[in-house]
Amino acid sequence: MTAVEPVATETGRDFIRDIIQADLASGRHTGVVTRFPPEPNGYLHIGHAKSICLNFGVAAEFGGRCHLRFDDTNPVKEEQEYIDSIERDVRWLGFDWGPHLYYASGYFEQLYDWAEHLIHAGKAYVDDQSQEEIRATRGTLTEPGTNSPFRDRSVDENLDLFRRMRAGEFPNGARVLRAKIDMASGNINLRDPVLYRILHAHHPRTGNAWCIYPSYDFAHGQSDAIEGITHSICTLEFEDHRPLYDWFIDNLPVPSRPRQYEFARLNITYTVLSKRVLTTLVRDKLVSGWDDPRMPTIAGLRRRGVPAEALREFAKRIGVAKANSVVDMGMFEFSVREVLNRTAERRMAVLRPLKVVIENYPEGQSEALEAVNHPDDPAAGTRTLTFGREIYVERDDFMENPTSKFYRLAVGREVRLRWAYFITCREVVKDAAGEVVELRCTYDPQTRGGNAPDGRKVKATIHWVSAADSVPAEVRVYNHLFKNAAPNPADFANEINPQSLEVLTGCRLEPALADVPVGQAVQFERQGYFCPDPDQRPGALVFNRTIGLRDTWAKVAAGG
RNA sequence: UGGGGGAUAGUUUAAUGGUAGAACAGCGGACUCUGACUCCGUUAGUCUAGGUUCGAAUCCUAGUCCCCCAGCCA
Repeated sequence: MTAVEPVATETGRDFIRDIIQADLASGRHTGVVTRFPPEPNGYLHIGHAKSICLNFGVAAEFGGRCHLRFDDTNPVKEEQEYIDSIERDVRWLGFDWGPHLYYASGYFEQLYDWAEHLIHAGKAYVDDQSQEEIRATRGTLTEPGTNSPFRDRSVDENLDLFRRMRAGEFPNGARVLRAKIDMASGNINLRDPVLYRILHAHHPRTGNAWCIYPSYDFAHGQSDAIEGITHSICTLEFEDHRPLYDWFIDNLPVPSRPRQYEFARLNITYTVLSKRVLTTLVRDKLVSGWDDPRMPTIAGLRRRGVPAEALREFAKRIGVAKANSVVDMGMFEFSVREVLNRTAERRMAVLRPLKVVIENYPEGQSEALEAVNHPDDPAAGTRTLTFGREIYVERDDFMENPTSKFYRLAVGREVRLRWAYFITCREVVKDAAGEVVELRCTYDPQTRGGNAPDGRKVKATIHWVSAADSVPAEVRVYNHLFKNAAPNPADFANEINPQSLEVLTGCRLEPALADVPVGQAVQFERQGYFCPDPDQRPGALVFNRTIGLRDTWAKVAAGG
């Protein structure tokens, strides 16, 4: 077996990896160089994570490298904040570009020279038409466009005008540089595409050095060629840009011959992955920011408590193909639970407390009990819990008129308190409104630690916290940001799920939970995975629910 | 009515002319100091119609349906 073969079995096979393997086998390439090329005009989201895992993953598997390159050719939309967030997010995802951090803007001088090269070759011209005129003469999907009246200017005149464009002699929109290809092409990208436009704008990297900026098409392939990219992987909508990508490579003295390949972008149910929509959600304050835990952004998912490993796991699971698809949100949730179940320590927390008084437990007494931190990982050790006469249990773990399927607490029923004792509910205390406010129970001292010496069983084990020794907290429970499985991006403001954020106050946590670092995942037993939010302060704990545990009881309960 | 792509269980994918396989979801069961995890079982698929071939998801022909493109965005 060669070094490249075992990889496919480990990460799955897809058409991109097949192509690379074939290119290596045929000798077309001796190594692999890919790149992740974000435009710094927003935060990265889970769709980008798919691309990042593909580009960096493929490079690592085949012993190559992956560049991080900012596609910063449009200064009116780009900001340093986005550059910083993108670097942070890619790194957090677990990838390293080493010294290979690049910017399209770093190639502006070279790209400019190549533009003049095209002019000299009679393959580019300065067009004085307005934006409207250019649009009007481009033709339609079924009709060819018509040539610009400026299409046949002399090389000298084009050169003179283009240099004056660069010198700043003209206002925005006055002229553009266009490639001279074919106004009748069935592929609209080939109808004399714009190469440079005048933009008197401050650029985050180049400042005011330039007032003309290359278009995406004129910058991307050439940047790939400069960096020696072998496989330039992008999404499907760029498929019909490929002939133009190749046209530049064919007509310019570029140092290498990259090729573009396209795969289907990620879509997920109950989610919108459109930078335009995400930007608007943030701008209009429909969410608290780019890192709102309900957002599908890397920053949002991180704050929510989703581990980077789960994102990588998910990317691997969904694969890479050319067919448009929508991945079930459940697939993502499974990946998150899979990682968290393995890595998160267990603790107890009562989200909706119901007081329980153990009538036969001596007043003023308490005792220490030992609880294991992770059932499948003895190395995680144990911790001490304090048990006393008054505790809290979950309201949902008590039912006044229990159904036959319900086997938690009810009057006359015995259950196990996790790591503690068996208790039996004797009596219910209600307030004036008839609401249950307290349970009177008795415990069996023989069952200390959670097992009965006589071998009798209970049907349920429930979680609890000590009334005296627990700490208060706020818990934020998140649900889908959008109420429909396939939200309409055109009307997304009305698609937002009003229950996407549920704030629970007055929750009670076991004391150990006060020391969990922000962002660290922990399982609240029987409920889900949570992590402290950066909003929390000493004495004011705030936890985010990353995701609930799989809940088959909810199905049974719903089904009657 | 132009050009470029794509169709395999409910979903995401594999099979590269030789037994259509997996994961998620679903359903049933076992186990359990988490109604979790784990384990076992199970339902369910090649867009259609022809053709080539001993043999077709795969090759050919003709259709059908879906997606993308008319920014001086990327």
